[in-house]
Amino acid sequence: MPYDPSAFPPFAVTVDLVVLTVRRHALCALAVRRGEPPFQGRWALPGGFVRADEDLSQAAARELAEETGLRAHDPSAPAQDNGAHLEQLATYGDPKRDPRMRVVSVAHLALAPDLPAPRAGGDASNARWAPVEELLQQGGYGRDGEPVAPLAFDHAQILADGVERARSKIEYSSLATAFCTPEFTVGELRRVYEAVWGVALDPRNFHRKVTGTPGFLVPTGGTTTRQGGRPAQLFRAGGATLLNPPMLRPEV
Amino acid sequence: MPYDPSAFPPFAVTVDLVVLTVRRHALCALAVRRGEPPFQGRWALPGGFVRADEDLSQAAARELAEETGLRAHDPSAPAQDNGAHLEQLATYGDPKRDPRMRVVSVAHLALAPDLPAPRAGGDASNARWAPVEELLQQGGYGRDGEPVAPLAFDHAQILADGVERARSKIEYSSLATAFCTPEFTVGELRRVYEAVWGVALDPRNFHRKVTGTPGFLVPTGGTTTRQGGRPAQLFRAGGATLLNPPMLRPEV
DNA sequence: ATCATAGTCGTCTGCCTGACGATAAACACT
DNA sequence: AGTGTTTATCGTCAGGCAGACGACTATGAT
Repeated sequence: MPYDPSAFPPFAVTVDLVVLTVRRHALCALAVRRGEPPFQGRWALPGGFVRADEDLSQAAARELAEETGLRAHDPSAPAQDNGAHLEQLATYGDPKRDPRMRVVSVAHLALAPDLPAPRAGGDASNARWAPVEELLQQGGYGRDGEPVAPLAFDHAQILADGVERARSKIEYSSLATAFCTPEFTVGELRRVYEAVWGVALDPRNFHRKVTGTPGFLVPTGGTTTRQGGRPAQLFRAGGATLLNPPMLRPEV
Repeated sequence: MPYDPSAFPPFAVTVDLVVLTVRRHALCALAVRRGEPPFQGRWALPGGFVRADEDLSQAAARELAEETGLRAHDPSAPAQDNGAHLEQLATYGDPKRDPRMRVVSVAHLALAPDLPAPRAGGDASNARWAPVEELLQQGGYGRDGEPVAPLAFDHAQILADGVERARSKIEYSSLATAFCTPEFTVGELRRVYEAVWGVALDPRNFHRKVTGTPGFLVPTGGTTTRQGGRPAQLFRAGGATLLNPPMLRPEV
């Protein structure tokens, strides 16, 4: 088949972001309110068009910075620089997923420490951190008793896929540290696992496991008491990215 | 930002396929020879444009059927129907990845049992199964002493990502059975693991592990001697898709 | 002083894995 | 028929790791 510009249909390509964080013991995602049709007024994942000269990961990093102020953590950079972890998630291209035109969306997953209130073009009322459980329940009622509208487009599916990716990836990688501040305690890391998996973990076995895995945690020497109780050692993320043997998610 | 068709650049969207199989104890991928520029005469992954009314997975299944005659195995279908496993891999969108125009390629990964010789539009000389090791070595020499040209476009990267996905996914899922015929022996399954991982596994421990994992293998009652030696029990793939605990890849 | 809270260190038991011996059932020779 | 080769299958044993859980420590609150 020789090259013929008319031989392929034109597509719009966007990036959508699943930005996850842990707030108040719950796994939360960033949602923005749509200002125009379709799905006007409904919550959606942040995202936008890929520009003509942009790589997909660049577009995702740009959108992340615009929505949250976070710099994407370059995977090739040496240490945790308070940037967010960013990785490609999956691509969604159902012909009917956007009623206006043919849009292929390359979803990305970002993991960030707990942040100050989000901003969406400076308008705080149009962006919020919402528990993923709340965003994913269809036709139910939120904490405040108001009916919950499902996310716009196929964003509920995208969010569900992103949450599942995060849940499985913290098993066999050190990615859970991306939810923590640069220095953190074992207890804080345990609460990340508990929030993401939605389970309770034994603090003693968890402590043994993470401190015994080479390269996972590096003690900084300091201690903190910000959780109350006995002061805890502070750690940074070590160089290891793959955990072997992995963390084990308790049976269902 | 109101809807404005001129507000986004048009993209071409393609699907590329990493089709893997195990032949003669080696992990092999399907490669097709390019008939026109760019990269004319070079080997590439099979693929093609997504049509205007097609979903991404439909386009991938169509390309797979066109290149190999394989039907994609519908994940919602109940049993192994000799179709290939097909799943989305990742999306590649570097602005310069195709010198002609802006192309975003949604790569898919297909796993198939050993097949008769491939066909590419009926022309066998333009399609072949090649060991992935051979396709991925840059600037080396193949088995026949001829210099090896790297794959076209960014297809070496895509192939490497697909191989890595397959290698890690057979650890924690029953996906290795997708490389086998509908009925197979424990030894044949073991040779799949050995070819994909490029290691030797202990036959006794492997047998104990796979037969002891609930839902992985279902005995069919028959036996076969096609490998020589003592006749071996035949099995089908069981209903389990996730293996817990996983198969362990030996240390590097 | 006492209590509550959170962190850290140990112990014990059961399960899984890797290493490897032994036996079984076919085929290919001589 | 006997012998060797190949592959399959079962069994044993020691080491390591995970879950359950007891004990002690160091802080702040009352």
